[in-house]
Amino acid sequence: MLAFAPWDCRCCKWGGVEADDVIGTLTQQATAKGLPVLIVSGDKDLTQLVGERVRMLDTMKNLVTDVAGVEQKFGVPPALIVDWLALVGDTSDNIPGVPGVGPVNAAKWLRQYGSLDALIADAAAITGKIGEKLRAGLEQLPLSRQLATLDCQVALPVTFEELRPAPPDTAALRALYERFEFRSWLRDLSSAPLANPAPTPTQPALDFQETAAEPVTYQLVLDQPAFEEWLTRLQAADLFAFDTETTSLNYLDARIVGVSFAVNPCEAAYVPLAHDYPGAPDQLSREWVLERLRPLLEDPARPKLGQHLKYDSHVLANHGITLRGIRHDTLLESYVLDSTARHDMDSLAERHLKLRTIHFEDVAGKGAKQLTFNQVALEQAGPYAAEDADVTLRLHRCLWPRLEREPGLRRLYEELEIPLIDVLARMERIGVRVDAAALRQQSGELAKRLWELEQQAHDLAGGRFNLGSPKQLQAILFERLGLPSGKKTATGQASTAEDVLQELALNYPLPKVILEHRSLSKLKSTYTDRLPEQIHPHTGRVHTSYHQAVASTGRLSSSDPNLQNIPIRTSEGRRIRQAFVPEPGWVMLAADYSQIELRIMAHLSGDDGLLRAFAAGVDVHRATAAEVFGVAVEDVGAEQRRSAKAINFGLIYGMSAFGLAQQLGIERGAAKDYVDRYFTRYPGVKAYMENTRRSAAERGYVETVFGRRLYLSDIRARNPQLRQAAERAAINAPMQGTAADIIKRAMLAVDRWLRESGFPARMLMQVHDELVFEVAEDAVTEAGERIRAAMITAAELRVPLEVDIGVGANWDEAH
DNA sequence: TTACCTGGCTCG
DNA sequence: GTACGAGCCAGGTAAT
Repeated sequence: MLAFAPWDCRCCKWGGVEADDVIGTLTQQATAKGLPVLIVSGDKDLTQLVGERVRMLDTMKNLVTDVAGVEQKFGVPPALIVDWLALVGDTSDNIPGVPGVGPVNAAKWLRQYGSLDALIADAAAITGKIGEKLRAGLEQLPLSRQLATLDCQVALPVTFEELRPAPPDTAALRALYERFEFRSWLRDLSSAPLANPAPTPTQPALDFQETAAEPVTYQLVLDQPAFEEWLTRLQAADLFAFDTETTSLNYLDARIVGVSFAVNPCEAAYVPLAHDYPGAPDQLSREWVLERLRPLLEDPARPKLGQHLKYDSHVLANHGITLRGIRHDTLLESYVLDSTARHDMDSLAERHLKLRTIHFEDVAGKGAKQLTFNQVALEQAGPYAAEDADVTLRLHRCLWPRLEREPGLRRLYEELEIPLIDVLARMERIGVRVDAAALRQQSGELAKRLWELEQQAHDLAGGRFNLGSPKQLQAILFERLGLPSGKKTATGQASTAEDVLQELALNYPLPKVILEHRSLSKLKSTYTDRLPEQIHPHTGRVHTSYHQAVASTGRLSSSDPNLQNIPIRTSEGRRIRQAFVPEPGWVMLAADYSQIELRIMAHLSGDDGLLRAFAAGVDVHRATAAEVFGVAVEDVGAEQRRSAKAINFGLIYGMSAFGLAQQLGIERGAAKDYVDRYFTRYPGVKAYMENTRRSAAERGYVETVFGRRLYLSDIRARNPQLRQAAERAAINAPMQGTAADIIKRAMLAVDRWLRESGFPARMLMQVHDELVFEVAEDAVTEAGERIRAAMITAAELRVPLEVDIGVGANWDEAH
């Protein structure tokens, strides 16, 4: 509990007063006015205030306590809480209590005698050791009681009226946020005008209303008749929501602990199946229940709804059930409607239903002591799990009509994202084989080289330090050795970032050593050490998670482990790719789109020159160089091509002349010159960029060729830095996002072909513009042609799509 | 001891 | 002050 310091508070007019006493005083004043009171606190001191119109809300446990609740919890009514505390004590409030007397005895005595005074008067009559302990503590009791008693007569320097929430002073907030660089809060401020204006509070601060939560009926299903009744309802439903509760977040290890269902809003059931804490009630057999559910769950004609059903699909597969008929997923409904929002169920419920759900942490705790769901008591597990299914259903009824009103988004959702769930689940489940021995060998070699580099660095620095600590390195380089420092980090420290060290390496030996150490230790810690640990003991393969609702542009992301950032740019890094191998007798096949984002830029801009270059199938960077530098295509030099490539990338990223200059290591004026020449040669691209910025500002979002939207909350920000960042994102998103749409369509096509043909090939990984397969050796030629065909026909743009196919004994060779 | 942030590196 | 989109690691520090 927050307590005010015993001197005058410098930030306000409250001083020398305990916060608990302020709460007590306010409670008493409110009660005197006949107002209901809800005290938000978990502090047991304050339970003495609970009364007919006074309740307490413990937000950590999501529990409201009234008079009966106090009696149930402490064994005494609120009026005796002070006496009870005096006996039991409370270390957090420094109330000594009587040593040896605990909650049980205290409650028993107080119920027997009716008050602490009566107990004290008859202390001599208490027998046994506990009586001696009570008598030994008698002297302390008056002090303890005084400490436990709240002062409800504190002089308050404000009135109720002054406690009403006022509208935020946005100007003052903006000034503070800018001063302290609270950028996300600044974003929130500037995005407010685009959305609905913040609701102004109309309720007086203390005249609260009952929470508007609708009454719900959640059933705990523990016997066969109750289950059969629900099964019948599920069979009759056009659509039902379901959710699994499990032992683990890891989709391969998770075992089912219970299942929940909902057919109509505010009505749901939880069927516990494997809660195994001491004293857990008898539950239905998991095997029996799953077999009863199997026909329903495996029938593609019975539509299902869930939140993040890819996970539930894995969990059911762990028990031998193939989930079919995924019709709706609220995670993806939210993602397609607004990719920048939060899509976890708790956030969705707050935002769309104005409902504060029971969070997993509320029932399972958090941190190291967090319980797995099988250990959670049914009293808490039931409402939590049933609510999951209910809220999913209610969210769907809120989100689906919004999607139906947007035909483009609806198509994206129904025809791309929903079918992709099964494809991704299959890829995750298959996993990829990794040669652990090769990686361990490399780890050993890296350890040796890292040790040598460390010795060299210590010699050059004239002392030992931790090469992995930017803070220590900064002190060595710029303070002890006095090297010239360049840019600063976000916190004002001299940066030791790669480009700064590259610059310094031209004149000093130490930065070069650090750079090599950095890149090698990254390879070792993230890849050669870690990947072998992530091989699943049962499958012998590495299983990533693909996230379908994370990237704002529509891309997938990958984690645990991330297989979308396996090294490739250095030879030491490529050794890691060489450890990604097919099963014996098979080969790796990699298929990647060539220049897909630039092709999309050509399509979107309709620029003649760019369209012609792609139609002719020439090297587009070379063609760009020829135009920008005014030379014949065959006369383009290596340096010119490199510059043109940087320009092309810069265009995709919404470049500034400054950024291009930095990338190429040239003067800003020269970079500006390149950009100007580019736009003169490719006027369609220039017009497209300008149109995109304008349209983004007008509509608040940009979209891909397939209608996927990205909302840009800062596109009209007054802060130029924020606004320009949003403009660059606006330029980039249609290209990055269209590429994501296209490869997702290709994945659906390839997956469909693989399943229908039974072809001996498996799709293993997606890396944004690349698909990786393992293929039976004798089928590899046909596989390559089929995959290429599926990928190049995934979209019909104004330019052809090209796909490079590579084959080899490992992922590196397949490039 | 745990939880979070920073600075750095990996990829397309 | 500057290129778009991601995830992971070690070090360092704040909270418990």
